[in-house]
Amino acid sequence: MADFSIGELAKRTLTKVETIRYYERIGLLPEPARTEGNYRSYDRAQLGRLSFIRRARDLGFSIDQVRELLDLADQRDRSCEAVDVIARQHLAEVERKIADLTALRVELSDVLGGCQRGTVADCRIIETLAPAPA
Amino acid sequence: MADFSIGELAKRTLTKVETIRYYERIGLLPEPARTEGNYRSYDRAQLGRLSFIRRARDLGFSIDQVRELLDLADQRDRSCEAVDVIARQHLAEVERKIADLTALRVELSDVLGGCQRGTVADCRIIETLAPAPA
DNA sequence: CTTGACCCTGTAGTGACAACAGGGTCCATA
DNA sequence: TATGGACCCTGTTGTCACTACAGGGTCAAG
Repeated sequence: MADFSIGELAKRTLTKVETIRYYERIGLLPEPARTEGNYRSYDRAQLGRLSFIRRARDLGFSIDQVRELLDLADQRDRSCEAVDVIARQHLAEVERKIADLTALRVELSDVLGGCQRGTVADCRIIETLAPAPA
Repeated sequence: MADFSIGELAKRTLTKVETIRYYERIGLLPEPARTEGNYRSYDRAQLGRLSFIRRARDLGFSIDQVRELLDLADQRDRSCEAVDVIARQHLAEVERKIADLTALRVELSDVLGGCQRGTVADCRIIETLAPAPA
């Protein structure tokens, strides 16, 4: 049912082949099936899992955080309180990041607007994310 | 005018002292003034700059991307086209990240909702970010 | 049956910090 | 005034998350 090689998987997820093997070594991806010639063989599930990992990493989550998020999906047999605590923490972080990115988007739009009008926009990019959360 | 030490700056930006010195070494932060005893002395501008750097890093931007964003704020004398191209690219990336995080937020909310009702939610966390952008 | 693209298992190098080591500064208190 | 603890200085080394070889095996095409 449409299995594919590590190179194929790498291409589809915009990931380096070495990175996929690295994720396998640290246990983030399960050991895949092997072909007769000892080549790794992946399926759709692995593709989904790796896509998720890569995009979560791109969003600034650490490997350990990605592991937790994957566990939320994998181990649904865990205690409800544990799931709740972890999901709640990640939700708070996600919402904070959305807020920061939204502010940054406004500033980038302003820069573009100023540029299109041929004027020098009063650039407040730094101020956007500047005030320390403390 | 309320200058402060590296330790103070570290506390206010939730950054390690060593990280601040590292940013100075690679030219992301300008060399600060020094006190009589050769201690680094920072002001509000540096505080803002460092806060921006830390939060941009947390949002998954690389050091080089942060450098570009800072340049958008610093070098407003650059050509309009260059600014436009760079700002446009970052805007696209920011919007993509917001979309991903928004999808993730929905899934985390669902996990919490299911948990509160004491049932096991049909967890689609992975599927949320799964389909390869290809 | 060879050649080039791909795969394998190592090990070593890089980017972005984090953690010492060995020493100097500062200042509140004895 | 001196001394102890908190903080600072400049190195150098360690860690995390990849990334890039090195040296060799697999495989479909010609």
